[in-house]
Amino acid sequence: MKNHILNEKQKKAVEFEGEHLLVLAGAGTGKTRCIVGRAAYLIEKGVQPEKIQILTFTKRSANEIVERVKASLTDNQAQSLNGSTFHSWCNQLIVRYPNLFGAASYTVIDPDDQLSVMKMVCGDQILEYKGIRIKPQQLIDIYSYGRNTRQNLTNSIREKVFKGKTDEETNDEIDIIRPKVEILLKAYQQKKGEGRYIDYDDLLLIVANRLRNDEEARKILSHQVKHLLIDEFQDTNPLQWFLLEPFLEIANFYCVGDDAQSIYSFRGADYKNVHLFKERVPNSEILILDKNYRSTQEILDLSNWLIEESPLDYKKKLVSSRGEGMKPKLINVSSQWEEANFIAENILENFTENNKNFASHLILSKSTYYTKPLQAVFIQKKIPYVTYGGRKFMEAAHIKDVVSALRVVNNLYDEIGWMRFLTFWDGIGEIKAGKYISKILEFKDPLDCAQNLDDAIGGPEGEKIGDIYNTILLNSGNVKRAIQETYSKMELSLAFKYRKDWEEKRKSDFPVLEMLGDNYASIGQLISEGILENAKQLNGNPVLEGSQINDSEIKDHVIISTVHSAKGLEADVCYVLNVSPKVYPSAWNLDKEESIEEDRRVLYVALTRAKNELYVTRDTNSINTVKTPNSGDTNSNYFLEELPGNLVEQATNPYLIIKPKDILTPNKIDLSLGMDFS
DNA sequence: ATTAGTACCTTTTTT
DNA sequence: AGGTACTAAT
Repeated sequence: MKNHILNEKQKKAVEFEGEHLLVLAGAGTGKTRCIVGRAAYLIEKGVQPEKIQILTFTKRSANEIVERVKASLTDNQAQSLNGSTFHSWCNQLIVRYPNLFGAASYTVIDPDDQLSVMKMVCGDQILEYKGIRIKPQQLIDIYSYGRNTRQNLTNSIREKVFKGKTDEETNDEIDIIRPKVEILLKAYQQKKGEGRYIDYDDLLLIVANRLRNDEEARKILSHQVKHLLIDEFQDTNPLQWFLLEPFLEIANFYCVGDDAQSIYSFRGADYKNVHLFKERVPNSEILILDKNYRSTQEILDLSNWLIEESPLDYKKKLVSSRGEGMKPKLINVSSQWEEANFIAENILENFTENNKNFASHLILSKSTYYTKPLQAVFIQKKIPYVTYGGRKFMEAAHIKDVVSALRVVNNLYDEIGWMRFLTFWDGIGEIKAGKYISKILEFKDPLDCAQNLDDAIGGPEGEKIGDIYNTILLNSGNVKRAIQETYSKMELSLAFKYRKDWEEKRKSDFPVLEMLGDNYASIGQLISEGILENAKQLNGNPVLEGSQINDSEIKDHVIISTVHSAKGLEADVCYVLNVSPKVYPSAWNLDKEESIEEDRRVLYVALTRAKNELYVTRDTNSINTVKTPNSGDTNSNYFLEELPGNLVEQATNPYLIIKPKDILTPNKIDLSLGMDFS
């Protein structure tokens, strides 16, 4: 094994000889290094790489781990090593064993489509829907939460609609709406079946159920999977455990996690699940890593203080092996714009005067939305950056338009796809599209549809739509070609529909879509696997993560990331945005201690990304500008309220504040020049 | 009766 | 950036 300096405990973890292991490891103590080292170790010991499955929460960390394993081994020893998210792993299994899982020609639907399906259901079941004051999105949340936590409907209504309250009044209300919600959710399931739709949770459930109920299935997979290496184990939820459990008898589990970094409870994860490991996994051991190799002690002091303030006891105090360094800086700013400018100037100063490249800077935000002004300033100041987190590539409206055409060819019963594809065209709205769809659903098969689609719709639109359908069907063996043809036939209309930002923002995505399509052997694969693919922003332009596609000219860029997407990341210099009252913790959930503590862990994850320099910004006006449902609340929950002064160095923005240039409005220009009216 | 356009609104976090 | 609710246009 090359370039791996492991300490004694890490070495013990990597070379573990028992059956199942949980490595409990604090931030920066070498979790990722353990997984990478373990995979490399197993391969060197002669385990076939294709029988090792690495499971992570994001595609990016899966790719990164696999790349690092490859880099640490010679030749192409790790060529067939598998790293993926739970969801794409399940999708791959379903694709590889269509008979086992009984799914073919299905469509994986993203959260937007889920909502569309639910809205259709609420329209169909208007009586039940009117009887409850729950929005379709909430119904989706209830459904998904129930499945992810494997709780019954009553409890998930309680959790998602009534914030977990258990008083009598709440119970009565739940009793009243429960039957109606049940009818709606069952109708949703029915609709999914009709449309051959598989939602994200279904991917896991299909595989899990099969394996749990069918010994033959377990036998088949036992030849395929010998080692499961699971990252961020503290964030696995009951559904994921439901999926993993049957693998206990066929594979060795190697899990790494840290309860203090559990930040996915909104998806049903429970930070306590790492404590259950020994109970749930027979013949298992736990190893603890506690020496931090990432950060200087000052950064860890602040992080340690934060979780010591928690009423929960994480039994954790990180000690740096690197010694002392610079004190974290708390920067007070009076606007988001000032905050963005401060960071930009600070980075430029580091770049030009301190010899730090852009890539050694990491900016962390709680939400994607919040980084918009920062991105604008970076573009203006020509600072190259990438963003992690946010919308998926295939979720952008203009991409969905083109993909909807491919979807309906792949799956004739895909009503959501048809609705999008048909209403895309001028003169066809929801009503007409609905009428066409009921005709379309009568077609026997795609060939029948191809022959009669134009007549079913009629007119020039019918011809156009029929032509596109036929073209895609002809090219269904060549995904890239199918995309190219479809795009060229839709381009004019797309350019018109998105005329406001077509040239600057959207047009350039289509070559990316073509390249993405080139990675898949069939349209079906594109719209199941591809939909799970992440996009990132490179200098403001979306490109795909984790594939060769995006290896752009610019290698050196600042990373802007959500905290959730930043797990496992680290950087020399870190900026944590907007650590202000009502944000940490969020003012939306002050009545739920669990949510407050989850926010604390989010901040903890953010702080512990920094190696040498940590800047925490705070908006001094936030009390006045943040709209909250609990107005009038004091800041007593604010995490930094009682921050000991010696842990940070407080400062205001040291850079000159430059106001944005006044934008000239047309009425300031005299437009009556040059015409002689005499 | 339908569709197109516009003005506001509202954003956790991820698969 | 996208959705919704309203209004204008066909």
